[in-house]
Amino acid sequence: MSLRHALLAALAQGEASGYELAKRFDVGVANFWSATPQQLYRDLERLEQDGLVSARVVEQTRRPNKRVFELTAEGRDELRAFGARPAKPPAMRDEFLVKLQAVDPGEPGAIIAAAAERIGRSREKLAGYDQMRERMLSGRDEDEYLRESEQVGPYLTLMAGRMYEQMNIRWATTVIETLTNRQATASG
Amino acid sequence: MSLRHALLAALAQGEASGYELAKRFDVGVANFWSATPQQLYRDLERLEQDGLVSARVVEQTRRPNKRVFELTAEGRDELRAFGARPAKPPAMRDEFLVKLQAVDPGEPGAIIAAAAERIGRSREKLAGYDQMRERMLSGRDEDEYLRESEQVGPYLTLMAGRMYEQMNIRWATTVIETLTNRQATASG
DNA sequence: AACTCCATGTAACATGTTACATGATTCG
DNA sequence: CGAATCATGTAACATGTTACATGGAGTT
Repeated sequence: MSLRHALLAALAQGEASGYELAKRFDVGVANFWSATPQQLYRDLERLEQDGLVSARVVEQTRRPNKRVFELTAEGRDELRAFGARPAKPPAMRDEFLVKLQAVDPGEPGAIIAAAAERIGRSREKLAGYDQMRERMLSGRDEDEYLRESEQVGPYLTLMAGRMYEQMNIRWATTVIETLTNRQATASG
Repeated sequence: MSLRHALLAALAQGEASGYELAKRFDVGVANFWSATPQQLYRDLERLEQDGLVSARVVEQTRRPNKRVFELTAEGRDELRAFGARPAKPPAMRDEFLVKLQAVDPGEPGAIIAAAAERIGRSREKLAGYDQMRERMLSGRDEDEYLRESEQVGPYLTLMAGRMYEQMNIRWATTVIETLTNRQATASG
């Protein structure tokens, strides 16, 4: 698939260093794509070789120097062309669902704990997204923002992330309820 | 990550051939993991070499023979062990979100069309899931089913898939509304 | 003194994708 | 008669993950 284009899209919001991008992709501000830092460094290298981004070293006194990447005109063109091509269907890889699918009816303990952890993670992500949202809106209400702002893309993808985490919390809650009820009843 | 375990979990529901599994993974009955047929054939091969599944050839007269795979005792053990280990956070790869993130404010046409297509795909998947659900419930209501049936895992993962597609439809609808409104207003 | 954050990378390995190949049968 | 379905695979290539390495600055 195409981390390359996800990187170009991220850089369309403004220049950034590999490290900064890594945080976004890892922590999940870019909630629609995941990647490890190593992948980013490698692909940024390639994007630069292909002339889609340009790098420049920013010297820092109290911290290690960093390489800041920026879209080139070619990069912008490629991003535009990518936007016009049909999108592949989304791909999911969710280990927890695999575990749940095959959960042993006798021992749901581990799964219940995992579901609780998942709710915790989702709440954290949601809190992060909500903060971001406040920062984007900065006082205005949603309708106003959606009419006025230049770029609505980042807001709409953020909403996708929020809805996803909200759904997760609701869903995982019913999973816990279901499994604990069955444990209590124990009418096997 | 681990397609291997997704395969073991799928086979925990009963034996199947590579082709049958491929359909499930491709079409998305296994909505929590995606894989191409080639990957399945390769990984089934390895699982067999590792003794986690066993294969036997079923001769067919009017169709090509098929190899039907079944979990071994070792496979079941591995699946149980896997269930007890902590799960990795879910990974998403969504090209449409990448495109939307960087959508050109001037030309949202392609994105609006893509959003409409996505709604269509989600509706189809949802219809498939709903059918599956009817088949699972077979007359009973949900509460009854969740108390009585041996295996609740497949039902709960199916619910995750349904909720995900429902969310997609709602979200993509607001995306279309937002982008068309801005296009109409054209107050840039 | 130990730990986390900043910042970047190499190398080895594991997974996932695409293109190609085969061949009978059933459906329209 | 052409397309779709059943059924399995090989080979080449692209992506993604894990382990390891470095080193100063700030924090507990």
